[in-house]
Amino acid sequence: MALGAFARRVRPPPKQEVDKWLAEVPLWRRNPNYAWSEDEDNGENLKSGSVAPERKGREVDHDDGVPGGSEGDWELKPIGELCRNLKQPRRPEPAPQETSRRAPRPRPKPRPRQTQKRQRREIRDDKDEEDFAPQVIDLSNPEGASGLLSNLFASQRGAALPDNVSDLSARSNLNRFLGEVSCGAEYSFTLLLLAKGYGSGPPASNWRSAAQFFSTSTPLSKDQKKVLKTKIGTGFSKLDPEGHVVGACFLRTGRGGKGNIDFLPLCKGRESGLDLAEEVDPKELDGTMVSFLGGNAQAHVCVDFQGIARRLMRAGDPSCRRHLTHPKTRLLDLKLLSWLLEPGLVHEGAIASYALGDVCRHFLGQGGRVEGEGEGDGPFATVARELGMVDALATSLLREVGKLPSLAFNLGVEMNIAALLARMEASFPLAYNLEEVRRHGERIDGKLRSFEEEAHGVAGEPFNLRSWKELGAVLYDKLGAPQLASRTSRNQNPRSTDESRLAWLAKLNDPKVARIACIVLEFRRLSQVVSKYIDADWLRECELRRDAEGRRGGGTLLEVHCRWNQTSTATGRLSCSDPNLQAVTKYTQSLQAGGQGGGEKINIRDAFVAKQGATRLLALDYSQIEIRLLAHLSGCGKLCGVLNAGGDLFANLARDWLCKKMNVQAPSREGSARDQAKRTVYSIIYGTSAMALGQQLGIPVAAAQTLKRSFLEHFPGVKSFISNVKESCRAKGFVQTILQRRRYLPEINSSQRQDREAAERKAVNTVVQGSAADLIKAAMVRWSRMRRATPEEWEVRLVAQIHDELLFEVPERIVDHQAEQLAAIMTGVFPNLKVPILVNVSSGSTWGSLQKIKIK
DNA sequence: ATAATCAGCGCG
DNA sequence: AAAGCGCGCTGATTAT
Ligand SMILES: Nc1ccn([C@H]2C[C@H](O)[C@@H](COP(=O)(O)OP(=O)(O)OP(=O)(O)O)O2)c(=O)n1
Ligand SMILES: [Mg+2]
Ligand SMILES: [Mg+2]
Repeated sequence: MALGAFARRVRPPPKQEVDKWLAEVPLWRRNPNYAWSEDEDNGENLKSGSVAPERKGREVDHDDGVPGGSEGDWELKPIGELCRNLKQPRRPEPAPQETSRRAPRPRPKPRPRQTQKRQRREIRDDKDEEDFAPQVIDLSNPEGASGLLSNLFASQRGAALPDNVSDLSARSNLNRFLGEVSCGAEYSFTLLLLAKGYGSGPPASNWRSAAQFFSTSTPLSKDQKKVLKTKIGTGFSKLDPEGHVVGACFLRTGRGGKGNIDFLPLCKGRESGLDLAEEVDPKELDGTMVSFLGGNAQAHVCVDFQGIARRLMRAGDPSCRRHLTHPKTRLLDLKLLSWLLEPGLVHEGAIASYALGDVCRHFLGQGGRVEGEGEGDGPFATVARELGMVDALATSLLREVGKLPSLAFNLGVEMNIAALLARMEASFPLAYNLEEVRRHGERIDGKLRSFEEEAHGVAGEPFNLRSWKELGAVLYDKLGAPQLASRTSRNQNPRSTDESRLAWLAKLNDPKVARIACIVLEFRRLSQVVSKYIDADWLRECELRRDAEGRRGGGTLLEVHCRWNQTSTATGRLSCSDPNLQAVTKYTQSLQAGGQGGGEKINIRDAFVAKQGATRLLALDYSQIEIRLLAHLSGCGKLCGVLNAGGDLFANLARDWLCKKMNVQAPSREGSARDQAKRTVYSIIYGTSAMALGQQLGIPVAAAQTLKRSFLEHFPGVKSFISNVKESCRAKGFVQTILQRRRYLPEINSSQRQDREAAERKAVNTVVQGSAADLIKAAMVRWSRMRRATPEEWEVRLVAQIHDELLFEVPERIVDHQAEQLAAIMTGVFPNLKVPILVNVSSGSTWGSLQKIKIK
C-alpha cells in the first residue's frame, strides 16, 4: 500500500529507542468493540471533511451549563474498583527552611553526549504515543486570562513578582483543585478500566490484576490478538499498517481513595477506507466526555494533554474542546508539570524526552518501575506498569506543586497553551502553494547542475559539492587555499567550509578558490530550497492527505499541519517541526547569478498563503521584545528612557555606532543594517566574545572590544543586571522568568571554566528569553479565551507562533478591526511594566508580501 | 548495514 | 583570553 511505502521514507527512530519506547506504551487501550485500524498519526489519518472543524459562531460557549448535566445519560461500567490507595501521610512539610528551594537532587552528571540529538528524534516519534491531559486554571471569566494576569501584575505594581507567591492562588482565584494541592490536601486515586459493553468485574488489588482481568474478560478476535502482540508487545512499529489508537485512558483522581480511570473510545477503525470521524457518533463521545470530565469536583491527571486533545479534534468530535477547556474541567498534565519543574533536563542529557518513562526514571528513580507493577511481559503488564508509573509520578510531582505554588499558575498557562496548540495542529493548517515553488524548482535543478559542472571544471575533478570533506580536499589540498587559524587553533577548525570561511576565501586572490567558494555558497542555499520545501517528507504527507480527502476545494493548495512542541525548549519557548514554520526562509533568493535576463527570484514565504475563502494573513510581531523586557527586568534607567521615548535601539546603533564610528559596512546580502545591529546588541547582552563580535561585524577585535564595553557602560543597569542574574543563579542554582518559571543550571558552579561561563550566559539569556515566552504565551491564552462576538471572529485562526510573533488567518473584511484588537491583546497582557510593549502589525495575501498596518 | 553524530544553515 | 542564547532539518561522516 502506498501509505506504507511512504511511511517507510520517514526517518525511522533509532532502533534502540524503539525498544525503550515500547516499554513506555502509554495509557492507551484499544476498544475491542471496534476494529483495529491504522495509527492516525502516520500521516494517513483522514481528516473528516464532513465534520467541519469550524462551526461558525457557536463553536465554543463557555457560558452554557456544566458539562456534567447529562451525566446520568451515559452509563459508566466500572470493571472493578481496583484501587490504589495512595493516601499520603499528611506531611508536616519537613523543610520549613528554604521551602522555595528544591532539594538539590543528585544529577546523573556524566552527560551522555548522545542523548541530545536522540531526544529530538524521540520527540518526533512520540507524537502518536503519548496521552493527554487537560486543564486546570479557572479562566471562566471571559476576560479570565487577562484578568488573571492583570491582577497579578497590578498587585505588584510593576515590580518583579514577589518571591513568595503563596497567596497567588487565593488572589487570582485559581481553581480549587490547585488550591487543595498547594495546601497539601490528601488525595488518592483509583483506577478503573471502562469500556462500553463491559460489565463490572471483581475488584483488583493493583494495576496488573486489573489489566489482567481486562485481558481475560475481553474476547479478542484473531486479528486483534495478533495486533496486540505485535503492536504493544515485542516488535511494535509505528509504521505497521495494522495499528491505530482508538482509545484514551484518563485517570480520574479524587479524594478519599475514590477515583477512576476511564477508557474512552475516541474513534473506531477505518476499515474499507471509511473515514474515522464518520464512524464516531459525536453524541456518544460527547456523553463520554461529559460524564468523564464534568459534573464533579474531581481532578484529572494525564500525560500529554495536547496529544489527546488533538486526537479528539481530529476524530471529529465538535464539542470536545468545550469540555477540555471548560472552566469546570479539572485536569493536569504530568508531562507539562515535569517540564516546568526542570525544563533543561533534555539538554543536560538527564532524560531523552518528557515521555512518561523517562520522567519517572528521573523523578522517581527506581528505574522507572513501580513496585508490584512491573513484572511480566505482554501488553497488559505494560499497561499495568504504565498506570503504576502515572500513579506514583502524580503523587510525587503534586507534592512539588505544594512546595512551590507558582507552579500551579504556570501549569494553568501551559494547560491552556496545550489546548490551543492541539487546535492549531488539528484545525488551523496553513495553506502552501507547492505548485508555485515547483515551478521555480525546475529552474533550481538546472542551476544546481550547472553549478556542479562548473565547480568540477574549476577543480579539475568531479566531487560532491554537498560534502564538506571532499570540498575541503579540493580547496585546501588540491588548490592550496590557506587553512586559517594557527593561533586560535584550539577551537577553530582550520579546514572549515562554513559560510564565513567561504566568504573569506572568496575574497582572496586565487581565482579558482574564490570561484568554487562562491559556487558552493549559492549551491547550498538553493539546494536547501529543494530539500526543505519541495522534496521534504512533510510535503508528501500533505499531498497524501489532500488526495485522501478528494482534493475538494482549495485548488492546488496544500494544507500544512505542522507540530507544535511545548516541552522541547529549556527557556519556555515553543518549537515547531514537520515542517518547522519558525524557520521558513525569510529573504528572497535570486535564481539568476549567471547573467540570465529575467532576474528570477524566489521567496519561500510567498508560497504560504491565506486560504479559506476571502481571508488574509495578519502578522503581529513584538517590537524589540527582549530589549523591552530587559529594560523592565533590569530597571536600567537609560534603556527605559530610550524605549519610553519611542526609540529604536537597533536603528540607533546601526546609524550612530556601526556606520559612523566603526565603519562597518552593511551586509551585502539580504538583511538590513538594522538586522545587523539587532544581532550585535543581542550578542553583546548575551555574552559574546570580542573575537566573535569582531568577526561578525568585520572589524578588528580591539574595535569590537571597545564596542562591547561602551555599549554596556552606556546602559549601566543592564550591566549590573547581568552580574546580578549570574550571582543569584550561583546562589540558588536556578534562574526565574517574569512569571516565576525556573530553569536549573547546576553547571553555574562548575569548576570547569568553560562549563561555568556557558551556564552564566544561559542564565542571563533564560531570564529574558523566557520572560518573552511568558509574555506571548499569556497573549495566546488570552486570545484563545477571548469572547467572540460575531461569527466572523470565530473564523480567525492562529496559524503560527514565531517566538515573538503571532500569525493569524483572518477574514478579509475584518482585518483592520482584528489588527487593532489583537494588537491590544498582545500589548496588554503584562500591564504596568516599566516600558511600553508595542507590536508591529502587517497583513497580506501571502506570508512573503505582508504590508505594514498602522494601528491607531 | 544500521545507528548515532557532525557540519552547516534556516529562523527568532 | 574570553565559544551570544534558543530551536529543527538535511546530507555526509563516523561509530557500532
Ligand atoms: N539574532 C537574534 C535574533 C533574535 N533574537 C531574539 C531576541 C528578540 O527579541 C527575539 C525576537 O526576534 P525579532 O527578530 O522579532 O527581534 P525584536 O523583536 O527584538 O526586534 P523587532 O522590533 O525587529 O521585532 O528573538 C536573538 O536572541 N538573537
Ligand atoms: Mg520582534
Ligand atoms: Mg519576530
